[in-house]
Amino acid sequence: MGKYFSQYCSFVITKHWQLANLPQTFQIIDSDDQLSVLKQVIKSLELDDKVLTPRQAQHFINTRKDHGLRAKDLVAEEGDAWHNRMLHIYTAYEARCQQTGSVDFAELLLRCYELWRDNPSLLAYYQQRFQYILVDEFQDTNPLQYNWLQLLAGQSGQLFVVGDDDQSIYGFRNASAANLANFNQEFPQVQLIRLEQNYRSTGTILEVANTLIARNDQRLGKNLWTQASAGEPIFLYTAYSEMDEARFVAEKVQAYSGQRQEMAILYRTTAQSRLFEEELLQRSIPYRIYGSLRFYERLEIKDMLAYLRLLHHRDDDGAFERIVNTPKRGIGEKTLETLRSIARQQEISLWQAAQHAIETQQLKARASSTLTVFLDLIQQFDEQIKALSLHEKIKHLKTYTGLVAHYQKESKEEAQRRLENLDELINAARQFEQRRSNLPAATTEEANPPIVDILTEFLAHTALEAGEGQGNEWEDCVQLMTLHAAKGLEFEMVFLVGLEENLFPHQNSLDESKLEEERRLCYVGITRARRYLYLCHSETRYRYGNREFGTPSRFIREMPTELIQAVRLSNSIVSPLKSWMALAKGKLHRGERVKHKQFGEGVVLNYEGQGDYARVQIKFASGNKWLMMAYAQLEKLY
DNA sequence: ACTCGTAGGATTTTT
DNA sequence: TCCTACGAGT
Repeated sequence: MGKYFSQYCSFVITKHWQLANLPQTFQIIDSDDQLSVLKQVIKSLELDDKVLTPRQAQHFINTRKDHGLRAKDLVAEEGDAWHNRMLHIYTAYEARCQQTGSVDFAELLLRCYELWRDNPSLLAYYQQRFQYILVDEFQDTNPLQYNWLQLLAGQSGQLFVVGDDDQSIYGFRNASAANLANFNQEFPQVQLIRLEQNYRSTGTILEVANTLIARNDQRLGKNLWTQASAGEPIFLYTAYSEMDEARFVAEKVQAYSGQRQEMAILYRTTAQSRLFEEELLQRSIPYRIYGSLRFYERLEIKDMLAYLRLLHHRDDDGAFERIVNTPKRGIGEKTLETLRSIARQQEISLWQAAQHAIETQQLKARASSTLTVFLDLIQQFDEQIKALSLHEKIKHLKTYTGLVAHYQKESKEEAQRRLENLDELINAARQFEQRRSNLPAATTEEANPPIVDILTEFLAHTALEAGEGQGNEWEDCVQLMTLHAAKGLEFEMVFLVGLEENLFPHQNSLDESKLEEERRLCYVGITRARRYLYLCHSETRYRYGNREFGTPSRFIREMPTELIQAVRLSNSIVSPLKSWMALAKGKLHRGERVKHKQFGEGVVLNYEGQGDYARVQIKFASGNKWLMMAYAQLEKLY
């Protein structure tokens, strides 16, 4: 998995930082940080960030890096101004990162690759250290990782890779299943072992998966089979709304008599998790959610880490920018701009620029004094926490930075969550320290090297880990996660939700090449299930502030119908309701109270359009509890 | 320097 | 609906 590549490369270049041409204090930046660096770079080049968006630049750069290409390896293309300007940005970005000692995710790999490539004796050392190499999920490697492995394996290295081209779902990160095909040709004496017998799922689930994935053109080709019986049919639920979808799933979860952690709710986008969370919470069903917002990417965590970083290393400009005015201290954009320009001119860090600006009185009195307060504050903290352990440092900063009060300004509830997260960070730090000190003192020189202090290690850890070790209480919890996070896992019962056009397949992935990856994603989802598979989609969904009518995902249509059993509320309920709405359409105005003999009182929430082309949305209540929402597109009734 | 209002956009998946 | 960028007012 990609994670281990990054972790190991981080380890290697930390150890050989001089050879890798990095400052010892280099810092790993995540995609958000990378984006803000690019924003600044584009601005400093005085380019139009509407035509050359930071996002495009990020994509441009990461794609090249994942192919092992630096800016100097690329050539300007005549007539392609956009490309050439991107190249310009790439060059400036590399210089900027080098100057600030920032290393993005792709850079970790690239540095390590170049380090080995350019230092044969070092490479030889690592080659003899790893005589046998096993790579799992090989279809998720990108070209750079492939070359990295080739380098490490060398001529005599024993390399064993496992992969499934039908589960290649990281194309957006430049992973390529072609690596799997190339492997056969580029390594001498490859022995290929095909695994087509499946020991996990029922025959029905496999048949559905096989039929679906057969639609893809770009395949090495295989057909899974099993000795197991056909098992249950696949169930399909058509919900009225996303709330109804969540309700349905929660009821099934509640009714299940087996272990709860054997159930998983899988969705395409993280945003979909919220409704399921709410529904499960209401019913007091324990659940565990994987990486909703990654722990270490949360604002409060990043703020706190920025304090730690700046305290550790005054020249960390990213950290400086982040906290210089968080909480608000009256240091504004203008002051900062002055500092940035001084820093750029004299090739010094923002911290040094600040000191310099104050000494040489280049700032207005007010800016100068607020800035002095900040510099002194950091120095004070430095004194105060010097002797403390890592988690005590964070605790100290939590109380004295004023971050707490700062968060409380937005909203009480938000602040509460942020505080809890900060406590969680303290916990994580404590655990990290314990694990660190529990390591056997003298194993190999690699396992436990005193190369860097614990803080640096912890910071690298926070940059590379999602922070999933938190909250160990996941026994007996329903598992909620994105389809991407589900790869490699299996469950007795799987709910595949939000199977609607423009959501899954996602609206940004509708062209043919991307569509195949979406289909593989669906294939991954299906094959997570051992026995029970529920497919869910909703007729309507709230999007951008409107309720929109959607169509079922093409992937549902691409599965064999005879294996799918619809479990939608029976037609005996649905049709009378729809015809009633059609009859009542003249009277259905927004806000109107209505009465239905079966569903009782309701209220018309929405009425769009006119006459037969109207879309109506009614909310029915039974007693004081909302029973269901009904939607109808009246034109469909005729 | 900060706060508040309005307009416009919507970019999904992860190390 | 919710986020962001930008401008006016304090």
